[in-house]
Amino acid sequence: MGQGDHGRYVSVKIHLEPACPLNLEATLCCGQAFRWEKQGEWWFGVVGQVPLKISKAGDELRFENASTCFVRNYFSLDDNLPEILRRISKDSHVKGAVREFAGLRILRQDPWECLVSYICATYKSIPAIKNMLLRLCTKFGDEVLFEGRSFHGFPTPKGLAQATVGELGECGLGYRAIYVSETAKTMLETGLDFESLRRMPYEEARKTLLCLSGVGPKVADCVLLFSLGKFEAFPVDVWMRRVILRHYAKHFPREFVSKMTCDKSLGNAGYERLSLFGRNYFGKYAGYAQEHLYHYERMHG
DNA sequence: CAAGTGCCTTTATC
DNA sequence: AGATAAAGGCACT
Repeated sequence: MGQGDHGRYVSVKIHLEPACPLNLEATLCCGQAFRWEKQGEWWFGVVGQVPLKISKAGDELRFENASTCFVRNYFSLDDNLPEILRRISKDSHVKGAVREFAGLRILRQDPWECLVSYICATYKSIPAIKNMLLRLCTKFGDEVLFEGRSFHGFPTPKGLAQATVGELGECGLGYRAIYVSETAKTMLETGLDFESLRRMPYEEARKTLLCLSGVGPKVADCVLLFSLGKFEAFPVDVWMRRVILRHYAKHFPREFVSKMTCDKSLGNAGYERLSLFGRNYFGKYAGYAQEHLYHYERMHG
């Protein structure tokens, strides 16, 4: 794939046009993917089963051990970002986030990896999630050597279905171990077809995902947005709830706002209401607005 | 350093 | 339907 004749890895470059920006830092730090680490100039990551490294200098994107096609797809370089940003720039607050993180893109992640990652991510902090997934991959993923270092591919449905709940728990999954185990078994038995989900409308694909163990509305929306191309999905977590209450409260009845402010957990109805607001207000690329607002809130809030 | 708080929530139960 | 509790442990103050 990217490996050269003499066992060295081919270095490839992509020139980024002004109309096709990519903010590598924001894209890999905004909390949508959990398997990237920066070392000096380079970002190292494993996408599915393939380890690769990537860096950006000026308008030049450079990477090793991946094809141009692969990188264009994973970083969604064919999405028309200027058009997307124009459509979500509904007010001064999003505009501020869009300005600050110019070039932040929604990755096109592998659906299986994304699904398991977000089942694990429930009620965890990002550093903890990264740690947990690293342990999960190290224990159950196939080892791949890259530049003399050991990386691990993401565990397959079969690999996780065969693991005992106890073994999964050893990776720090806690009560999520049972959800991952059950979802992996469901994957094996019914063979959930992610490609058909990709073709379905948002609502329909969402209903299918919600049948899986450990998948509620938040996890479903993350999988739809980050791996199935449903850009209208608007995941709402504690950070997004704060954003909405601080900057978009006027779009809701006062009674609802005060309830949201006091309540510890937003129930299913509360979730749907906030998420639906995002979809209606920001439109078909609401997910892009969500990720900008989320990252902005985490950086400044 | 200990103790406390919060975490990109879901499920089970009432 | 709608509210409430429990879950397991890590990261950070």
